[in-house]
Amino acid sequence: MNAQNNLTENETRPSNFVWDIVDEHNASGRFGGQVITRFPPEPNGYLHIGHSKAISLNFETARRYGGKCNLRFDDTNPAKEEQEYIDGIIEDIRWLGFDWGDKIYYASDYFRQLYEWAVQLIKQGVAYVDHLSADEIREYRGTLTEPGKNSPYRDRSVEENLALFEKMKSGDFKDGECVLRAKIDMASPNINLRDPVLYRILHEAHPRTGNQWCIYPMYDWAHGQSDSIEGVTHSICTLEFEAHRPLYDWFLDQLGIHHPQQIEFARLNLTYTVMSKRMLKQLVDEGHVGGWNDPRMPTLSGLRRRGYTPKAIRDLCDRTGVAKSNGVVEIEHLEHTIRQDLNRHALRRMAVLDPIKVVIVNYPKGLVEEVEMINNPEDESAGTRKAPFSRELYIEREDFMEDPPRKFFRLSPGSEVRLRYAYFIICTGVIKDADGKIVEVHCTYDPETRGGNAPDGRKVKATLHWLSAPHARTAEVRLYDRLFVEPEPGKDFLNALNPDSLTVLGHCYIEPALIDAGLGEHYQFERIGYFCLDPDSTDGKPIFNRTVTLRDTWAKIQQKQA
RNA sequence: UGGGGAGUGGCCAAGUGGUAAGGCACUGGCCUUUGGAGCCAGGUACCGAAGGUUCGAAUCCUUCCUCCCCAGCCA
Repeated sequence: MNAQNNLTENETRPSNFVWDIVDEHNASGRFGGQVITRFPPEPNGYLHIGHSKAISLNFETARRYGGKCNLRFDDTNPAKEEQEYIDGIIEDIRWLGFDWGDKIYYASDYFRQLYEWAVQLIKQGVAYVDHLSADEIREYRGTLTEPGKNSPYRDRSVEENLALFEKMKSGDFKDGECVLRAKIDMASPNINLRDPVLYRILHEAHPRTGNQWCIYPMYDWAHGQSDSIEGVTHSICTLEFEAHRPLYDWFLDQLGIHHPQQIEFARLNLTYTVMSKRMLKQLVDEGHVGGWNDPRMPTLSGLRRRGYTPKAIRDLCDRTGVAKSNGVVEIEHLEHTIRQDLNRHALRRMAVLDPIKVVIVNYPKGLVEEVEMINNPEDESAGTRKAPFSRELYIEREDFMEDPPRKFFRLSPGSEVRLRYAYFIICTGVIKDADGKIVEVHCTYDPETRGGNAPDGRKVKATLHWLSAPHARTAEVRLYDRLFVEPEPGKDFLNALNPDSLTVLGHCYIEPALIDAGLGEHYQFERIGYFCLDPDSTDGKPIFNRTVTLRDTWAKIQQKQA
């Protein structure tokens, strides 16, 4: 079960265009064969599975070329960032299985340097303090088709700008009173070059620098230089920053410092979920889910609680390729990688979610036998266990039909099935309550079939899971379904929420061996799906989350028949 | 619309002038003490479109179409 943190376990990682670029650099000697990358999250929310694509790409690129990957928090906006998120992000990346060495980097560590570089730009005559309001700046910026116009404050003297910027820093201005802007080109067809804002005034305490600063660098001003300071060679980011690259290059050129190569790739999107921190935060804040780690959330903490493994998530990242075209990966792909991992590693257990009682009428009253069960048919070393068998059992209600349709192989009057690892049984009748609801299924068993095989070689078409009624323990089981009913929820995502994304089964039965289940362990409930213990569990009341169902051929047959 | 990107089977994605990998999904079959897993097989992909160059183009040229990103003192 610990193999999940072994990154080298049989992973096939196809090459990609990013590595082609690195190969070219290595061939030309552009960075002297060095490869340094970084994963730069903003601590304004929890990481989701989309981030794992960027995490994986950055760390794997560094590993592939014998370089290193820094974890750096882009903490330039104290209005939105919190220590809670920093801690969560660290935990999530560790859990995913990546290692960034002993140092954690923060953009806030570069505030002083960034400030000095801003002064340098002012002295070079390419930055100025602007007293236009936010609204005015927007108006002056022009539109996509019309050029902007210069701010009336654009041509202040170097001395005046220096003095004003100093006053900004020392707190002489209120929030929003003025900003520091780069003096580039208000008519540029690339809007990012129309005198972008470098610093804004924010009288706000920062999680790490406290009240040391009241001016904070904008992302665009901080990001490229942070990479430069760390000697990053390949600055891998998502597509939307492509148009910002000329701006970063402009800054680096003006400052005359190390130029990383920015490479943009398409972020990972999945069907039936949303991958935007803003939307996820809204789901949390408005109570549509139980929190950032709600098992229905695509957050790493949510997936972890749901029972997803780091291996499955890494596999998805490796197998969906790195490209520049924006696409949406079907959620089925993720379900495949988690099933593949869990099939190999999860211990098999018996659980009956929706029980119906079965009485073996010819089985001796009071007799209890022990049958041996295999813990994992995919892994002999997982061994076997013993389970009690008695006259009264529970089976899954849906495994019995009084009037079965075609191709229903399970239990029905007169039909013979196998109780896994136990006996063949034949249904001889049912007991119903006043409402006509079946409360008991009566069967006879064949003592010759102990263990599940008939000496005469006769076959059965179905094998059912079961529990000895007097020995069964109770548990709550939470079934999760996709959070949205639309493959691509879009802007109107709240209206696409799936009302049945969570089903709580309060009274299920589990086999005695499951009482010892621990957090972080993965189980297959035979014939049902994969489950794990939820942290909400208490001593007297275990709670299991369904990670994913088993592939269900019968469900498909039913759909076709309907 | 100005600028920046992208278009290869249902979904991802290889391919970079020589006649379309692979994965997921799907469909058959085999096997099976999980209708799980596994194994085998399958889909005429006219490579966004139209022209052109070439003995030969998904790959080169031209034009066009569609989709995504940018007008935060967010990142």
